[in-house]
Amino acid sequence: MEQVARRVTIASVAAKAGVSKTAVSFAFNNPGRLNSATATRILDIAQELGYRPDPVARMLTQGRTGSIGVLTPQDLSVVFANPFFGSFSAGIAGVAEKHGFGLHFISPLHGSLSRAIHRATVDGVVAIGLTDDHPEIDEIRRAGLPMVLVDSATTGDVASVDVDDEGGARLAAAHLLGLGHRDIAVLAIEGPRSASSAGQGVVERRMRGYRQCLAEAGVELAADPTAVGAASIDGGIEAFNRLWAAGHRPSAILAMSDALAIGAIRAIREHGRSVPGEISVVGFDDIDLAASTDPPLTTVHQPVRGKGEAAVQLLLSVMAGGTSPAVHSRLETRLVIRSSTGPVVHAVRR
Amino acid sequence: MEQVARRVTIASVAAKAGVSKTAVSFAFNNPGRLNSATATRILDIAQELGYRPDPVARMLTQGRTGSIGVLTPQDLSVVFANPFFGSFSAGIAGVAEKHGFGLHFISPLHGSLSRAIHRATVDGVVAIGLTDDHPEIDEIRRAGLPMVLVDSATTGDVASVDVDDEGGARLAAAHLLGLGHRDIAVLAIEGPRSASSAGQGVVERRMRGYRQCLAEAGVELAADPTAVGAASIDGGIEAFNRLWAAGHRPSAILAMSDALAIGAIRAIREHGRSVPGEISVVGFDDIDLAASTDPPLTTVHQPVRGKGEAAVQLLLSVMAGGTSPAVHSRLETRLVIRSSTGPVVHAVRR
DNA sequence: TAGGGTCCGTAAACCGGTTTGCTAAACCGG
DNA sequence: CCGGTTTAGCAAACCGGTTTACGGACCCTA
Repeated sequence: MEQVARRVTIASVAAKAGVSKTAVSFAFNNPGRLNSATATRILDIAQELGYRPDPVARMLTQGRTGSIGVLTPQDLSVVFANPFFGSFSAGIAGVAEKHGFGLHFISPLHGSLSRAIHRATVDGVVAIGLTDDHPEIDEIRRAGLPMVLVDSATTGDVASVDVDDEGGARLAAAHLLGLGHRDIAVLAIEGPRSASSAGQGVVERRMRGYRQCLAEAGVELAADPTAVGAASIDGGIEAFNRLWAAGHRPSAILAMSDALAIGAIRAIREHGRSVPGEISVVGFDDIDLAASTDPPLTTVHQPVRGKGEAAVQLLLSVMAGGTSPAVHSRLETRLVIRSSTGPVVHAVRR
Repeated sequence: MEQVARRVTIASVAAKAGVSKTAVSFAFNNPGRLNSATATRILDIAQELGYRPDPVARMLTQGRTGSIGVLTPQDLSVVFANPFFGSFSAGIAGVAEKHGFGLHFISPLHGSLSRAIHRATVDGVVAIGLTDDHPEIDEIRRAGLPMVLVDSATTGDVASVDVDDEGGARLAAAHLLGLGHRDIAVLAIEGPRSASSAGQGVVERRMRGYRQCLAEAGVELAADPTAVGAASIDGGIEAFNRLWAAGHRPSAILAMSDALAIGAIRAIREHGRSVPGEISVVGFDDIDLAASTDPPLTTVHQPVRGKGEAAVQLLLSVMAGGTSPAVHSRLETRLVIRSSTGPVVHAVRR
């Protein structure tokens, strides 16, 4: 009983209609090529049988998949926990959808990004947070897949979309300096160690911005940045707690993401301190919710959604061969001052 | 010049190595089948040529794609704008990745979900927010694709994961009643009209919960729910403004999502009213950030991430044939009281 | 030395479509 | 009535792999 229902294939439709596979194929893709009566008859029969051309087979012959890949350096389960990524994805999806492309998210399968890449069936790739020198990037290049790098700070032969991270970071640091803060700690995003990347990564660039600005004012950072598990609220809590446990009592925090900043604020309050009364916090990203947090977040704005849109836009033109691969787009950042920062108060230091 | 570099195929490797395609295939998938010397020689040559088996061709023969689809009723660009979806995706991704599956997001391509479905190459589908009676769902079923429905409230022959929406909604309404509120408005999520769905959708279920609870206390809703563009902050702002413009001055708001609630709070303040002083707001979802908003959000907690995890878990077992398709899982909701709600104040009503 | 196992490798069928000639019939103007 | 052009449909090659079935070589045993 319950015969294993063999998938209805083009051959079965052809058989039932008494025509060749060719005819069926034409009926779907090139109806004008057929007598219109025959065409509709075939389509009717196909309909009746519930036939749909197998997309995989179609991909094989057509040489295109109709979807673009989004490459992330970390597991999707951690990446998606960052609200930043939602907006970025929305941007990507917006223009991808408009052009009829689906979205395929690729993350390090069993720890191996390169393995994942080769399993993915995409026409092009948007890679976020991977620097130029990652072996995976090279692998994609060798595979001849069109690609654009986001947040990679590359100047090489591959298209890229970036943001003025360093400038944004400087603005944040300068803002704190202006409020009188001298005792400042950084909460950095932990990513896959971009070991040899010679300071190319987002983290390095923002760090450089912070550091240089502070150095110009003769201020040293209070502590080494505390790398956290990921750009998430929990990550921020843990990072700040680690700082605290190590005895650091900064008057201000430079966080490399809003999620981190929000986590830090939570942790700060758990330690009985107030924001911005006793400790000021500056975020990075300006996520949608940044204006609605308690307190509203002072943060470096970057066009998150626009970054996604620009990336796909660029990718499409690379795919179409219209753009030389070496286009480097760079978007602006700016400081948005809300209420999580305030003047330093010289209270009794314990 | 610049010869179009023909993709290196299995045949070219075979030719260069002086063996058959079969041998090359074995070298990759079944090395034990070959003399180890031959195998390594083949692999070396493949490496040298930069050969990688084409994933599409592989899919075709193996009959599996290695990825699961996420079906959304609306464009991804709007869906991703809802922080809820990020957490949900994180849950999905977590277990999908652990089992070696990629994630393919499918949304109504050019307005047609069914067209999108047939272009997608997936081994199974998680559909969120689509009720059982959607024609698309039927189409997937006929295609024989394993599937699980999330937030569909189905009791049919397809696996599903739900949440106690009605119960959660009742808790929210009861909470407001307990604070003395009688003048209550609802902010509903606008989705694709589930016209004939006989009150199956999330919106209908939550609405029913609100309404019944209030009715039992003899309270009528102050206004028809104001459908908004989407579950986003902007949607919440617009929805509340519409309410306000229509002359409604409720003392409390039941919002069907946290994003909506946060938007409403923003709008309320723009109208010079305070939360919860003059107007209380209850959300739904309990997103990660709900505890960090200003004011911290009173909301109905649902296990967002857990929902995603459960869905994929279920899907995998359906795909493996281990579970009868008609498993209906239902997760709990609970009220989390924070600070966006307070007792009703009988101030001078204008 | 015949018979029976491994070991190693291959040819060919297959997955489910698309696309390229090619042919036969119908059509057309003069 | 004839050569030339459309029109309608088909067989077969192709996309790039996997897998089955087969066979030759080699080894061991009785």
